[in-house]
Amino acid sequence: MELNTTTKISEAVIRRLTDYLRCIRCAGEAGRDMLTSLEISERCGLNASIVRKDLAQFGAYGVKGMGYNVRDLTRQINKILGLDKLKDVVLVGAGHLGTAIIRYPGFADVNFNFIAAFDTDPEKIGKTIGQAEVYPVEDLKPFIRKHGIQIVVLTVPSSEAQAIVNDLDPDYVKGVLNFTAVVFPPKQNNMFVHNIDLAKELEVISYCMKNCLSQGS
Amino acid sequence: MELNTTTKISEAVIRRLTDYLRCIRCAGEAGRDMLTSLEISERCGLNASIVRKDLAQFGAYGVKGMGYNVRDLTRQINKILGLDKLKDVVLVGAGHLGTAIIRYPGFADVNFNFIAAFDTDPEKIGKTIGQAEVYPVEDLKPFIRKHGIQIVVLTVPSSEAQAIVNDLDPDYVKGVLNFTAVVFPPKQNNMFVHNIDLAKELEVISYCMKNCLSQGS
DNA sequence: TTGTGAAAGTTATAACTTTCACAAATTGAA
DNA sequence: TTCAATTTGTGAAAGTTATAACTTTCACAA
Repeated sequence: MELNTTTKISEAVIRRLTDYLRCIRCAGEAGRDMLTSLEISERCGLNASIVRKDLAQFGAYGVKGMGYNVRDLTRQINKILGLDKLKDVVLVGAGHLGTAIIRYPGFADVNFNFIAAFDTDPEKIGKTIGQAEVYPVEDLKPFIRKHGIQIVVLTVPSSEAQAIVNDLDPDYVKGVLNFTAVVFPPKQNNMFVHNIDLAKELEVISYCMKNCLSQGS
Repeated sequence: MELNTTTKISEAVIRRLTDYLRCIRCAGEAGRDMLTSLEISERCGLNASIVRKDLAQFGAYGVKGMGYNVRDLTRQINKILGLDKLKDVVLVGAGHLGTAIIRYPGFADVNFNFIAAFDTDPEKIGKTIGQAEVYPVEDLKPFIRKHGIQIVVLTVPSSEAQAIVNDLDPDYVKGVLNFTAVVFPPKQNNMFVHNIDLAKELEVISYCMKNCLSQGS
């Protein structure tokens, strides 16, 4: 099949691709070098044909009768998602969560590189977290301009979130990952904002437990 | 409309309810006491009628011509999701991420109470993080049994994840929130496992940026 | 070289979800 | 009390997504 260039890809497909990527990586680390759609589907809690359909949509990456090659498929999905190139990211708010995020191995796995952190606390400024040095938050704007930063991760206290987002320059910043309790609309000043609620999955589990649902990922 | 007891509620609806809850709370803190479906929809990046339909499905919580009462709606959604009762939760792996999660205010907001943490590092044992004391990981199993713990949050190094999950007693533990890079199937020993990938939203942003999509939350 | 089994790729259909459009209900002002 | 302005709740239509069923292709072994 031809590589899909015209059809609109839904966000649900993209989210599943990230799941495939993760479970394929996980299987690869366990020594597997081929995986079938059935296996991927079981690991992700899906139906096998949706896995095949999702992947076939972007090109025929499998080998009939055999399955998908772990190394190749990883490379292909990385390419689809734009994870094949290193991306510089900055973090604002070097507290517990910010520190944990910079150190979270999952970001490096997908080529996100935290090159700097920003905070108001003078105690923290000048220190390094992982590879990232901590700068005063006043330096954020010029830093973004100078380094052409496109993605900002927000882990400041909720009370400060709005002011920082308002001050981001949409000529540079295209995406914001918001870990604060403030809910931003998905498009803000032409930037994509994704609100992340760590409690969300726990809330979903809570509902599942209460209602004894069997359910997917 | 009668309260829904028969129709199957999809997980997508539940996820949206958690979004509503969050944005309603956020509006409430900003001093609002009524919200219309349109306002909620805009904050969440959705269509207004889906908000109405989602809420109406569980009962008529709105007032025609006026909108939804912030306080009442919060209470209703909390009830639907089973967040109206305090739930004890334990954390395994008291590293950076574990510490950040225990301190994350979003969990307390929805009545999740971290009552203990477990770790292998003798340095950490005996200390407290938030309200939670850190115990040796050997004490996990008896602790779960003694306190009837139903939810476990997993923030250990990936290499240890499998062993800990295998050792959880499904007679007590119903839900696992897995922050490690290991991907577990959604049902493991009759426990609900939710795999959380902090990098996932960044991957989605990456794709959106690459393809200049306009998209929802 | 050919036959066989396995699993990808593909199509058609069923199931589900979202949106539209409007009736019903409520408030507040005239 | 009535009227206008709102906004919910909801049935039907449209649109989308997932599933099942089918066809094709590949690798391997005889």
